[in-house]
Amino acid sequence: MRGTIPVESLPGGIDLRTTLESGQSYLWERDGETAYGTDAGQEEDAWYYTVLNGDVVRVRHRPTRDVLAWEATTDATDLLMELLGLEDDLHDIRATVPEDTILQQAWDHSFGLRIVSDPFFPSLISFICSAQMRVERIHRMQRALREQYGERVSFMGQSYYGFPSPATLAAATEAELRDLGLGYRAPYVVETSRLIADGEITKADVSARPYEDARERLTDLVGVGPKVADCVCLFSLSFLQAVPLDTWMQTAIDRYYPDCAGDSYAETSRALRSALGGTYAGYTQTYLFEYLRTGQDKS
DNA sequence: CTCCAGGGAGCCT
DNA sequence: AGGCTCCATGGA
Repeated sequence: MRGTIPVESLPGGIDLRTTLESGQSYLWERDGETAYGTDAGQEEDAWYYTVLNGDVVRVRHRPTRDVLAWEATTDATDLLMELLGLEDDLHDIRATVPEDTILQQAWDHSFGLRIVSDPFFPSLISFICSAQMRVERIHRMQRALREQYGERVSFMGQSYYGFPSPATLAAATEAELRDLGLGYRAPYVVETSRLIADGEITKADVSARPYEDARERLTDLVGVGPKVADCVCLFSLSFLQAVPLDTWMQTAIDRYYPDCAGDSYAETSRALRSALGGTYAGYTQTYLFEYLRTGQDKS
């Protein structure tokens, strides 16, 4: 099946490329042999694909017609609305952003970036793998996991691989995952997969809680500290107030928000959340992350 | 060569 | 609770 979604129907439009390549989702891949971080294949209308519940979904932005065009093994309209946060009103959200110069510059630079809603388990594993890793290498690791352990799906003459199930990764060995380049994260992935596969911690239990309680619960998983938990809260569970404190947010605190530096993760996170506008602070965090990471700020 | 990357676990007070 | 130290790997 195929279809289109008019960009003008999306409040604030969408920058598909930045949304999918800004390090919030590692489940989408730009089509072809090109890798993230390379120049090849970065045409404005490049295809991105993912596999969800055995279905292949491909989507691209056609600037000439200004639509999101998709092809999939199922009707993907509702799926894309959910996965790409297409119902978020970027104008309304931006209206909550404080007047700080750096925040306004960050929003100006990438306006159209949307916060994704990745499926829970894949999001969890990809952010466990993200520890002390660069964005491009995290993409590579997730692709390796899919191609090694994922289920293959054929679509329009090409092969695609879905993200492996909790049971599948729980059955993998630490040595196998180290061979894929996961390093010291390998045992974390195996153990957390087992906890999820056994139902000891469920998405329903986590997402039913208030934000900070949900973050706390996620840290009961192995390899999941407060920062990774915040990423899952923001990029999978739609807690749009979550502000993951990574090295770039530490840089932002040092440069622009020294008063936000607190004695604990929870305290600092709370202060920065407030400085970034509260309810949608996670949105602004992601714009700021992208702005700083790509070296656009002139300080 | 050294330094660093969307940190967290284990162990110590 | 709060502060160390160590943990793989590859690119600059």
